[in-house]
Amino acid sequence: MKWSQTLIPTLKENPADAELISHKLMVRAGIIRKLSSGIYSLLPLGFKILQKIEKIIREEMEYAGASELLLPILSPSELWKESGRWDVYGKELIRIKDRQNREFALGPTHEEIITDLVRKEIKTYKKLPINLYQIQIKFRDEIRPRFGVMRAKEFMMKDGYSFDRDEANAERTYKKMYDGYYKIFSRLGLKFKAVEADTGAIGGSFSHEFMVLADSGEEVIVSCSKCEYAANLEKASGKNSDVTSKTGKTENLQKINTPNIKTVEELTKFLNCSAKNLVKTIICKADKEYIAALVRGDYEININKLKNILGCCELTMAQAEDIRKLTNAPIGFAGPVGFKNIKIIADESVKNMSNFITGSNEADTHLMNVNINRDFKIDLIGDIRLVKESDLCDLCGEKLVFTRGIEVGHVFKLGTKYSKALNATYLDEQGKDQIMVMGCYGIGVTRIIAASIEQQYDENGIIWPVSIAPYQILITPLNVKDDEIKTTADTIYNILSKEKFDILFDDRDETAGVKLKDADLIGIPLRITIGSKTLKEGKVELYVRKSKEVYKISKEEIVPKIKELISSI
RNA sequence: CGGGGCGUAGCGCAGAGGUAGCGCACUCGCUUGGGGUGCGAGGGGCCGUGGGUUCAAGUCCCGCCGCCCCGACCA
Repeated sequence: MKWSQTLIPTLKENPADAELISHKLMVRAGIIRKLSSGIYSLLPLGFKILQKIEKIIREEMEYAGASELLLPILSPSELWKESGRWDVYGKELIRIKDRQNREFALGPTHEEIITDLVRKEIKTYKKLPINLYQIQIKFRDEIRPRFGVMRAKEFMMKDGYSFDRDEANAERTYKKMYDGYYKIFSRLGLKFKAVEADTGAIGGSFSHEFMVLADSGEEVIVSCSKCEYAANLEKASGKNSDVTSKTGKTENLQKINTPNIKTVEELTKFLNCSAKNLVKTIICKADKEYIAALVRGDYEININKLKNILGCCELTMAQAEDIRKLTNAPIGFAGPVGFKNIKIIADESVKNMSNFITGSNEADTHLMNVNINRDFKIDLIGDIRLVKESDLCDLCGEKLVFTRGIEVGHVFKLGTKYSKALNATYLDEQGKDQIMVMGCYGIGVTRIIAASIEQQYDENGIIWPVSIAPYQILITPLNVKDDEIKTTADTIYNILSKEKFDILFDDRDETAGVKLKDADLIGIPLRITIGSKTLKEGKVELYVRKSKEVYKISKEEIVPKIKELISSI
């Protein structure tokens, strides 16, 4: 492709509305342009990259036994109502009406649609397992789109769905897909980690997220410094490094004055004690019912875990006025003692505490020497806290490490959540109806472009891995008005084209400086620089973007040298 | 949805009641040709939008719209 014939509008200055390095570079390199908040056009360079990523995904999906299809973007509300997600998915679902006033959703994910297809087409165990995927634009009305294509309202996604006879077979499919994902992200040249994750709005029993490791990532990865354990922060659990064990004697309950002291921090300062002596009481609204969640003062509640343990649909922190009504006290003074008709869920960190401090349900006072069972009863104990960096690994007891990542893939064991709701069944050998067991597997294709840049760039621009670079080779004649340079460049372009390399030819009449700056900015892995200096020696330069190595070679040496370099970088 | 910031040429910005500017980009001419060459001449603005104050409004006041950041929330 000749540069002059395509659209690669490079920019000297950073866009004012970009924060993240990948976002800035994608705009500057002419890869994307914004149409509206969270809505982007992929320019030719961006589209080339997308296609390279898709090609790798397709190859590995076929290898893992999945077949590609294409499902509609518009999905009728009836299916979503059947699965129950029309209400549960919430405002993220973009809903529209046609002229008949029928309601549709713009597909944010396709469990309903694929399950509907499969239940209609597959009736027998003989046709199972089946594994289907598509690569398609998805729509999600994100609360706050940000960081360019990293979190957009519209993005390219690969979504796959598997249907098996039973758990054991589904488990095997899950493993196959998990391994396939490993191969995909490795081939994409990414440094990544698979972590255990919460299943969120998709649902199911178990999931892994594939995280690209980057400090700018939105996700927090909790991993063990010694063993294989790794999970995202929402899912992660750990042991307290300093278990508060029961002291022998239980002291008498005592009410103390704590004027205007509402936070744990203020209280520890005021009483000159550790947060580990306090128990925080958080009032939440679980669907329609109010509950109280207890956690040791130095921990935070993990809403996701609490939601899972309660098995409710929606869980939010209670509003100030509701808290006042329920506890007769303003925010900051709630406590479990004297609660009636409110379920109390306690974190494990509270279980063995004694003589601790809580709110008193009365303004400006707290209770000291509170004890479980004597002063209040716990309805449910579980892990409902966010892990801290000082916690220890649940599996091996070693230290946990917190790092950051960008989620680029997510695989779920769905179980029968959708097949049951939509009644996707098959007949087994005995002629008995059985429910299919599902899995689903997503990859954020557009997001991978940004994630790759976050992992590899320098002060001059992007550095693409060969596998996803829009072009493998950039040919840069430094002066197109010089006949010798021009004809040499043309010859080399022809030679390399015959070898089926993917080439961008910078035929623009720009000065050398402009071309070299642009070359670094768009980050093509190999560059052939043709200028009068080296041409005098009968040679051209082969430049490696990543290592900055330069090879002076003759025309004849180009093809073998490029082949050697491409396989090594 | 709450808090904060910003909307002036394609991009990045200045201008704070009295003739709309700068740098880059763009067009033309010359020049230069190994890291954003230099000189000259040009084109391009409903100053986001609607209303108000004023003799006079990018500039002051009010509404709306858009964009960005933080938070709640989420692949």
